Amino acid sequence: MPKRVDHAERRTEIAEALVRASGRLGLHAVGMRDVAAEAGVSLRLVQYYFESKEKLLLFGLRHVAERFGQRVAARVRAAGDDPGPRAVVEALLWAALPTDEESRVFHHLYTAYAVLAVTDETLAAQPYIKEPDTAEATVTKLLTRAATDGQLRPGADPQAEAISLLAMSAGLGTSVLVGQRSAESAAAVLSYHLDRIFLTPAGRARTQPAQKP
Amino acid sequence: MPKRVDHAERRTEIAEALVRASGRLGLHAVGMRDVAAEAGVSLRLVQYYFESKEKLLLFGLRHVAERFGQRVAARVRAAGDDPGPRAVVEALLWAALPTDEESRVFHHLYTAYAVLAVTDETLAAQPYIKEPDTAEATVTKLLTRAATDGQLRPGADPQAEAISLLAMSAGLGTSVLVGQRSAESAAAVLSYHLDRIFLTPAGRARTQPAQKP
DNA sequence: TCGTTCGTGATACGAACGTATCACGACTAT
DNA sequence: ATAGTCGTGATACGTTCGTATCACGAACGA
Repeated sequence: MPKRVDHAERRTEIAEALVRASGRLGLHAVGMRDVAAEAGVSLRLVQYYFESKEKLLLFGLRHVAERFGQRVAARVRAAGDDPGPRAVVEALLWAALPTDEESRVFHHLYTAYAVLAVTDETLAAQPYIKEPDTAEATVTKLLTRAATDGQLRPGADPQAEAISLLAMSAGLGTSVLVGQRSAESAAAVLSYHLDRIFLTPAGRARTQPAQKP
Repeated sequence: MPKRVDHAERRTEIAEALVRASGRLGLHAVGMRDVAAEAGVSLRLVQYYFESKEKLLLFGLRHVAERFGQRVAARVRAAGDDPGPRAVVEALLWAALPTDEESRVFHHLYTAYAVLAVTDETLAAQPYIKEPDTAEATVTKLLTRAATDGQLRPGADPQAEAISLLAMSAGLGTSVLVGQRSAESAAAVLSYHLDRIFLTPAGRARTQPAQKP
């Protein structure tokens, strides 16, 4: 049973080529040949490692979601050893905003996938569309901890605030993506809101002061 | 110069066929032939009234945006003769949520257009992508009025709150669209937030009581 | 060593798409 | 009345897409 190349690695390389090509052309316009050219391989190879385009897209979605999860986790870790809940939430929300090329592409592809999922039940059945649920649980837990520590404004509902923050982040991210708003102003809006939720405005590490949107 | 049919009306009919077909198949999958079949006309007719597919899409985007603006305005008017700012804001946000088929299709198409606009500069140049600016100005004005009337919580920034509410509405709308959240829970989150902004929780007309998300 | 399977390239195929062409009936202006 | 243009249908064209086919070198197990 000869096996000369690492399939998983090849698939990852091709999936990243898909991500790059999609970021450039748009997911709707990217074809198997574009992916092959971007990856520097032949069309046949893309077919070989992914039997159909649909499977390539599915794998690509999973890959993007995974990479983004790692990105957010890394940013949260970089926030410090044991930062306050606010710093963690802030790091999480900041990482999700389309500030650089990587997060821009992520937002772009994720939104494109979401649009496809509305009419494609195979995509809608993928668990990665529901990944926001994970983020929601994480933020809810952080806010709950902050509440028991007395760092939240009285009357604030951790779960409702978590949902609100993430929905805001998604909405702001889209508006940044289409060039309607700058990433800085989006961050300022989020900062404003965190100030309204947390009692302790301190705790943000290496963050430019909030400016008016 | 014989002129037998109303061009504008025909174009509108075809554009609405585009909207219906796109809502069913997804904007990425709809073709000229689908639009023609949906409108009950021949392919040639679609070509005749819109020289190219791109122009059809552009017109369709404008049409959708216009129809949605009318919808929101109608809902706001239906809120009463002179309701408080909160009732108007609430009517506006409620109308924007994908609660029924019409608003679902609107959200779907608008998001699809936004995704296309990321890579298509012709679409990005369309002013309808920036229509949220109009909504932002409207809500900001309403909140400013509420603030001067003493109906806002102290320290609330009308513009920041307006941006937040609309971003939340967009983000929640997307999650409702992909089936991650129910429209009712999205509305509950918005209600929660309005309660945190306004001092007077009254003023909502014909609204089911807010329930936990 | 030798046969089998893996990895890869070149190329072909059928479908669908957007667009273009041709023809013809209908209606209005003169 | 008649000429010219508008509205409409049928059909064809060229491209591009995803997928399939065929062939061949290379590497491992026996």
